[in-house]
Amino acid sequence: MRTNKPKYHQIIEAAVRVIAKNGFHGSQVSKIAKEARVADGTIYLYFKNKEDILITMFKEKMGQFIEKIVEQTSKREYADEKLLTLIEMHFGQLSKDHDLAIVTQLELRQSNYDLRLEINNVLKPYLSVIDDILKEGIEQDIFRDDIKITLVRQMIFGTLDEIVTNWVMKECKYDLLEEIPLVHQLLLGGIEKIKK
Amino acid sequence: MRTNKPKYHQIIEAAVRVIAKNGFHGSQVSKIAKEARVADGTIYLYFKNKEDILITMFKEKMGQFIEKIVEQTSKREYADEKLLTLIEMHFGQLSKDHDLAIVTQLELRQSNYDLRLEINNVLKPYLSVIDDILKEGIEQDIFRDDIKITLVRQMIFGTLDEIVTNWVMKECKYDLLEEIPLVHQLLLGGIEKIKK
Amino acid sequence: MRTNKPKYHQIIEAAVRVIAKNGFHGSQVSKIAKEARVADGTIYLYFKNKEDILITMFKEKMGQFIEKIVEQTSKREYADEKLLTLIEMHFGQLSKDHDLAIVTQLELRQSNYDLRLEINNVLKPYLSVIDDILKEGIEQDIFRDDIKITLVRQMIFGTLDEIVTNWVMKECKYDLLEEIPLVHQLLLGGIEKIKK
Amino acid sequence: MRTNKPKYHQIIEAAVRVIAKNGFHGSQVSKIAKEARVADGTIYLYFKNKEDILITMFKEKMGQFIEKIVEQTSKREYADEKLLTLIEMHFGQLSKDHDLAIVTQLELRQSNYDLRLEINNVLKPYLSVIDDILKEGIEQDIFRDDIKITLVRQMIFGTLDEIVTNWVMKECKYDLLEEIPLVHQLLLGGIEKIKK
DNA sequence: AATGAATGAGCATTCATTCAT
DNA sequence: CATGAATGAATGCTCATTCAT
Repeated sequence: MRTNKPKYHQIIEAAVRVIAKNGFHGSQVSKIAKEARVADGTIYLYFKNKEDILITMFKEKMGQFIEKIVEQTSKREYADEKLLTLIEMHFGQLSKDHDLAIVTQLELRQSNYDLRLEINNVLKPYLSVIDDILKEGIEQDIFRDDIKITLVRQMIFGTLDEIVTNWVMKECKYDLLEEIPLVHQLLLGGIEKIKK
Repeated sequence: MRTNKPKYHQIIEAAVRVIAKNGFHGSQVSKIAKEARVADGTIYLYFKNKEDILITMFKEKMGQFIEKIVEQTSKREYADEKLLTLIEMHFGQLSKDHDLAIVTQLELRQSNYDLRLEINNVLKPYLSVIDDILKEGIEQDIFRDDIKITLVRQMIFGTLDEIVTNWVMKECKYDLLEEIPLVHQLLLGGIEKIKK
Repeated sequence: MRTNKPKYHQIIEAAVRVIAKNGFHGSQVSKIAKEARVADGTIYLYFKNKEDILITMFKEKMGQFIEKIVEQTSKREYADEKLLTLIEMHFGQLSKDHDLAIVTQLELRQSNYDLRLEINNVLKPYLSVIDDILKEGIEQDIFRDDIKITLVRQMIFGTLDEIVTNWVMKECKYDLLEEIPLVHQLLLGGIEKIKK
Repeated sequence: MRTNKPKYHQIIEAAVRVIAKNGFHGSQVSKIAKEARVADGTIYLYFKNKEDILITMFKEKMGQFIEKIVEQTSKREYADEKLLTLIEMHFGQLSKDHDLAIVTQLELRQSNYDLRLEINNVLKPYLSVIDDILKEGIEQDIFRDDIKITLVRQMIFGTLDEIVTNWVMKECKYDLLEEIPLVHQLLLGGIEKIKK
């Protein structure tokens, strides 16, 4: 199995570090190989080409990212709590791994159109998670039933993404986690049923 | 004055068309020169380098974009109306100019870190417009006074941006303008004073 | 003895098939190893390097090729008959083994200068056979005694080689053997004593 | 017109010298550029890619080579004289330009299959010249009318080519021109009408 | 003897920018 | 002002060969 091969993971971890440090366009294959302490050619035993490294890296990292979010949100009963957990996990995971945050929020977006399409595919499960929470919230009579799920999901993802990007561009100098309650409140505001 | 020189504008307009058609990485200086019907060298009489073309293009286009938003929002009295107008103008202008939408939402984001910092500078006035509307809303007792302006602005901009990007990636196949009322309602939801 | 080792021959036969199918530049060592059903490293237990495989293959194949020509020509008494037999054997053997014909006429010629020198060495015995037939023909008073043997040998070899190469490049679509009498007559024309 | 551009010819002449000196595989584009005293990139203003340099070089050189042969042979009345002139010109031109001889006889043959097909196309006019001489000879009652033209042409070209290649591989140490009368006699032998 | 994962040198090509005309 | 020919730095990928097992 691919995941048992140590060099495979060495290379992926090296790619994250190299891109976080040197930026997308400053990250030559040879630099990644050096950081991973393997020969340039070794890269090509595990990856088809440079793009494949990046996509695979994104898939692996986002896979784990999303998996943990699903895991934690599923422990919650109510949709509004699930949304809170989702925000906590989203911000929490990126807070803990600045390199990953830099790579996903800034560097990987400089990739070409094809790579970006792939990235969108990887993100789809995350968007589905949000959609599911919204549907559940409507069923649970927590969210209004006249919301347009696609739109609300774009609001939620766009908001979280913009907040994290701003935080990364400010070099992660403040505590992202402090924003959680306010963000939760803001996002709920537009979709919750009016409490009497 | 720079703007009186016809070639200057020829080049900028050519850049928008070339990038929208060929993508960021497929837009060589020589291609822009050809589209603008000038020689390659002529470009460098009007712009310092390739990055300068892109930044200038973005500044000019976003300048007009923001100017029109300021113009229209200032005609409104109340902050919630101003927010509606802002959304209308944001979506409306990009709806009318698909090339511009492609360039700002997809292609220009592939630029490097330095260019992205510049782009953020250009966007600052827009973000200020949003901030001002929010402050006004609080003063007018329309928005809650416990909102964190920075955060709300990130929500508003992140939401609008994400929605437009999704629309462009779906090849502008549906009508962006139809979303306006729902988006307005969603965004207001989190910030409005509770109506009794 | 080297030739008793089965893998040694497996590799050589695999090389002929792989080169005939994929061309000289499409024939990587790993491809030959795969076709021979051995590991890449195993190749190097039997051959010094890639060039050694090719030279050895050429030596083995040309050795058999020449051996059969010597065997058959020696059964003939007169030099003009020997020449006919030589042409028959030259065309006959390549007619029967298209892969070998492709490899010797087209692919192996793409090798570098050093390899080509080696190939010439391998060919020397064949050229000697031609020289011997010519000398014999002069002694037997069949060929004119003013011919320059080196030159005539170059004519004979050059002609046969060019004819076979043309046949291979036409994808062996016609019957090479039909040409034999005419070729024999042509070559004899320049060297035979005038019959009164 | 392309041929008025000096760099175009500089590059072609440089390519001949570089390949003659360093061999086909030792001739990097940068080496050719250096020899031609132009920048690497300039090569690509005049040639599509490396292969294009080689094909164009061969076309230009063989074009002149063949043109001169046609020019001189057409001055002769009888086919046997034409054949003599053809041999004189073939050997004469390569005798005068050792670099060209090395390139055409040794180095260019190391090229890949596609390039070799192109080379064959360039050679076609030369083969036609030989065919025409043969047809003329038959009409003039100088050559036998039962010869198979394709075959005789292959003999003539194969013989001349083999002789020149041998001469080049012996590092052009002897005088190729001395062979002309004997070669002429040899080739005529197989095709001439028997003189009573 | 046999394996096959790992190595790392080597090279064609693009394109932003310059500068002589 | 305008031109466009010329420049040259910069990099992803292949594949013959090795060597620890």
